[in-house]
Amino acid sequence: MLRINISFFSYIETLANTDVFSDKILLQKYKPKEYLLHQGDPVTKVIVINEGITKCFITEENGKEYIPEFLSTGEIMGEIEIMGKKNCLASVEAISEVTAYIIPLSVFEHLLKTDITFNNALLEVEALRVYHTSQKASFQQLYTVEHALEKLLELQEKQQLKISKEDMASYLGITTRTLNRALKKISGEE
Amino acid sequence: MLRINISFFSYIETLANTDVFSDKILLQKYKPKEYLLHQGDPVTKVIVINEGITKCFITEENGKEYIPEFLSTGEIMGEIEIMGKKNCLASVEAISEVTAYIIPLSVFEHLLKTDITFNNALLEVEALRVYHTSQKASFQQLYTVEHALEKLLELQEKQQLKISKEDMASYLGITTRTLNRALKKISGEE
DNA sequence: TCACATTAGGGACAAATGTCCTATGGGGGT
DNA sequence: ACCCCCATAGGACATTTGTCCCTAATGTGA
Repeated sequence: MLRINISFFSYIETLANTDVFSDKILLQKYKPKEYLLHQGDPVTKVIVINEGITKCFITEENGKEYIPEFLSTGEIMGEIEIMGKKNCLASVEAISEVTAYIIPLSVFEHLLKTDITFNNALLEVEALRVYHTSQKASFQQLYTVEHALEKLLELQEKQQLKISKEDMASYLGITTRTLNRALKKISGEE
Repeated sequence: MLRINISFFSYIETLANTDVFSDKILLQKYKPKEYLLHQGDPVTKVIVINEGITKCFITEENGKEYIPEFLSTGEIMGEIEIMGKKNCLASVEAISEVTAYIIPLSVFEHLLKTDITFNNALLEVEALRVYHTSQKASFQQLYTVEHALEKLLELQEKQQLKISKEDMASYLGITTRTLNRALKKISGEE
């Protein structure tokens, strides 16, 4: 749901404060609704969120949207496209006020080539992502909407995350109409 | 669909043939229906497929199965669980005769800590996976079954991959009944 | 070759989901 | 204060999907 990665965040923060990198890794602010990345564009920088909430979403050719995750502190983006030499898979949009570290391509590639701690940290991030993405896909395919929704509401509660109905539906891969029905069913049941 | 990774395979093959590792990284054979990994178990080794086809699947508590991918040459498994210190997320079962390199935990961890080329190669693998897993999830949530099925049939054709109807349904996250209906609709349409 | 298990195919009905449309209730801007 | 936009909520109907069956075909071991 709302992904954060404290250990990766600490690593990047420390890095950004070293003499070598302090003038190369800079903080950037984004207002709500601003885009950090735009689907389909070439990626020219790697971004690590310092603070704030964003939604990562894929728009299909039929106009529908799917939200794999909401990203927050310590989450990295753009690195997959760079390593795979692909254009941007998803758009990332600020939901709240966001600050993020901007890592230039040259710095990212330099770190990849020389810094094994960085490699290890990044690997852990990607491994976690594969894990969660697969688990989410499986869960959503095999359970009822109600069941998935209950889980989502729990997570929202736990993380104090307020998102629109439309985004909730996109996260679940359903329409708002179906979401409303499921919400009604859940509330009427207890 | 059927994932392979030639560059990672070459890397591992070369590694397994060096003096240092030739007695530590060994080939193992699996017959069809044998399990390479079992969901829920602790992971004690990393496996890289040399040859053959496997299916990777998640069984949910309601008994249903979801197949994120079919894995073949050069695909690695078990590494995510080790890096994240988790039990096995999915089961992996041989569909054809399979041979695979078994990499002991100690060797894997040693490589992670010391070999930056290995880190880079692995990172590329995981990045690709996140990319494909997200794309697949989005596609399946937002398009009709028929559309997803057509794509699946294309891929099967291109890769000359023969799988059971049940597995096709699990890959798409639907029941065989729905699969049959979709198949009929497609064939009747042209 | 026969018996049995496994896989494939589909009928009938119930349940879930999407589509289209309408209505309501703030919130922000002028 | 007024208007407009946008998010929310839900009715009505069509379509899709799942569930529970039962048969037909295919393959495998004794």
